[in-house]
Order: sequence, then structure tokens, then C-alpha cells
Amino acid sequence: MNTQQLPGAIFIMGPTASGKTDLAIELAQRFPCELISVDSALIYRGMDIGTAKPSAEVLAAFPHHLVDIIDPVESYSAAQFREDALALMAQAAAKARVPVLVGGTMLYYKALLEGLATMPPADAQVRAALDVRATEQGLDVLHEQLQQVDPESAARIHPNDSQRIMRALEVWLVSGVTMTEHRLRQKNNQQHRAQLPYNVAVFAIAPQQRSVLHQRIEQRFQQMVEQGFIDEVRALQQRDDLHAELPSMRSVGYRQVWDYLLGQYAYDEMLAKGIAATRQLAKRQFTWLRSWQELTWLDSLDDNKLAVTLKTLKQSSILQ
RNA sequence: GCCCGGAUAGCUCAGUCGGUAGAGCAGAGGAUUGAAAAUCCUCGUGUCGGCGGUUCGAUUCCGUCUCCGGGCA
Repeated sequence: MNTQQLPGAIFIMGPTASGKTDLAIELAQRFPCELISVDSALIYRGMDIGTAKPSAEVLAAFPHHLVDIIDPVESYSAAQFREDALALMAQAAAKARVPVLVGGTMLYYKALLEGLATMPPADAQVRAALDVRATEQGLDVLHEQLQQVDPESAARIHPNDSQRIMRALEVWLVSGVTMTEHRLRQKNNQQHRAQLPYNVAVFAIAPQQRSVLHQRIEQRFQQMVEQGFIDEVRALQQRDDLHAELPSMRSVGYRQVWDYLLGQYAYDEMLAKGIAATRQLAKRQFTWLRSWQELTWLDSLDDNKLAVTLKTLKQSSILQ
């Protein structure tokens, strides 16, 4: 199949604080498109400052899908994202608008592009039980059990990787089928299934110098604090249904401010830890980006990046 | 001015009964299938403050100087 007959789609990836949103908006000003956020933190309502969510004004002028879609007590997933994004992309294409996926949650892009095995979703009760066992018996016992039921997953997953050990056990407990088997079935089906039915242009935007990104991250964190980030977290903490273990409250910055408000460390320490956590996030995002095939790199500081982007889009026939 | 502590990795500090040193944090690289802003793995040579002395050998002991704490005047 000739990809150029397919509807176009644009991915704008990049580490945090690289200017992804600005580029997306410049595109939205120039041709009909639908902005779809690819961000595991922007989904939460009431988490605005610390997630660097575009302002209400910007969102009103340039609506983003998948922003403010759930409450911080709830959780989302790569699988839900895939489903939501596919539906939104189809809607956009039906209106002859180009879907522009913008954000830094790289697993979401991967799930969208490559699909996921058909495995059971998270099961709160099973997870809670596994948590108790991990605390009482130790992670080793869980890893040993995984070794018994699914040796291939056990070999792949490090004995310290609590989250993956528990997920692999959860999949087996809930479905009665090992994760290895689920993934095998996916692999065998994949050949018969269509790829993502879009002609996709992938961009990665970042400053060329890591030190520049680090400066931007530090500045932005300071700004967040000046704009009332602490109060935002305090309000979340005052709700009696939120706690530090929730995915939402584990987000970069929120976790550090949460602990600071509990008196676990001093103000300066909180700042330093919040900034460091953001730098570490950016580093992990770079690891994903480097391993990505076929992407066009844009320098955040390059004044011509919009022109480069438009040229690339024309070359790949996404724009006339 | 005198007395007592300090001075070791980017930061906080441990240590070497004399054989040139190691943790945490930061940083770098990697992994990543329903929590992913999550979770996890790997990576540690630095005039051991300067100069001199003792010694086969000093970051370690001695002297002296500098700087930083604290105390006494």
C-alpha cells in the first residue's frame, strides 16, 4: 500500500520544556488540523501549573484533545490512549483535518504505532493483594513465583523492578495466560493486521545542547512555583481521596511538592529535587527519541524550524 | 590575638592503626506492552587545601601557611 494515499498525520515529540506546544500551535494557525495531546500528565483536571499545561486562553483558541479528561484519583493507560487517539484521528481525517499528535509520553506513541497485546487491564484488587505480598514476603518471592509461571518474563524483568513483576503476575492471575503467551499471540496476529493507517511525519524537537535544556527546565520550575504551584498541590493534598501513591501524585514536581508540604524537606531542597526530577524525565525521553527510527530533528532554538517542518510535510505529501 | 573543630568526587560526607580512597545525592548511558512525568539496570582518578619535614613510601604522622566554622579575649 502506498502510504501517500493515506491521510496525513503529524507527531511532535520531544523532551519536556522543548517547545512542542508552540510548534503545534504554529501549525494549527496555518492549516486545518486537530491537536491531540500525548501526555500522561495533561490528562488530569486541576493539575495545571505543575504540568505546564497550556493556559485556558491558549486551549480555548487552539483546543487540544486528551487534556483535562480525568480526575487525579483516576488513572489512565497506554491502552486507553491508543483507543482514544485512534478514534480522534479517524474523526479528524473524516473532516479532512490533519491530526497533530503532540507530547512527550513516548510509550503512548509506541502503543499507537505498534499496538499492544490483548491483555487484561489493571485490576485494583489484584494489585492491592500483590502489594501486600511484596511488603510481607518481599519482592524476591514474587519474582520467584513469576519464574515458576512465566520464566521468560522473569528472565526479562529485573528482580528489583517491582512494577513489572507485579504487572506480569497480574496478567497471569487475571487472565490465566502468561504475559509471554499474550505477546506471542500479538506477534502472530500483527502480520494480518493493518499498520497505523496514516502517512505519518515524525518530528522531535529539543535544544541541541543539553545544558540549554537544563537551564530552561530550571527556569520553568522556578516560574511554576512563582505562579502558585505550591498552592495547587496544597489544594490537591487537602482532598481526602488523593494520596501520594496515585499515578497523578507521582508526577514530576507534584511528588516533591507533596513531600515538602508534609515537612519532609526544606524549600530549597524541594526546588532542587523538583528540578532534578524534571531533568531526569527529559533524559529518559531522550533515550526513547534516540532509539526512534525515522524522525526529523528540530532545534528548539532554530528560528527556521517552522520552515523546516513545513518543507518536510510537503515532501511527504501531507501538505500540498 | 589565642584555643578548638573542619578542609577528600559537581554537592553532603565516610575512610585510610602510613602502601595514592568510597557512599548517598547530582550527572551520563540504557531498558521500556493497560501506573510510563511510572518502574528498573549500568557507570566513581579525585593536585584527599598549599608548602616543607619524618619515612623505602604521606591523603593519613609532625611543622607551618591559607581559608571556613565555633569559642575565648
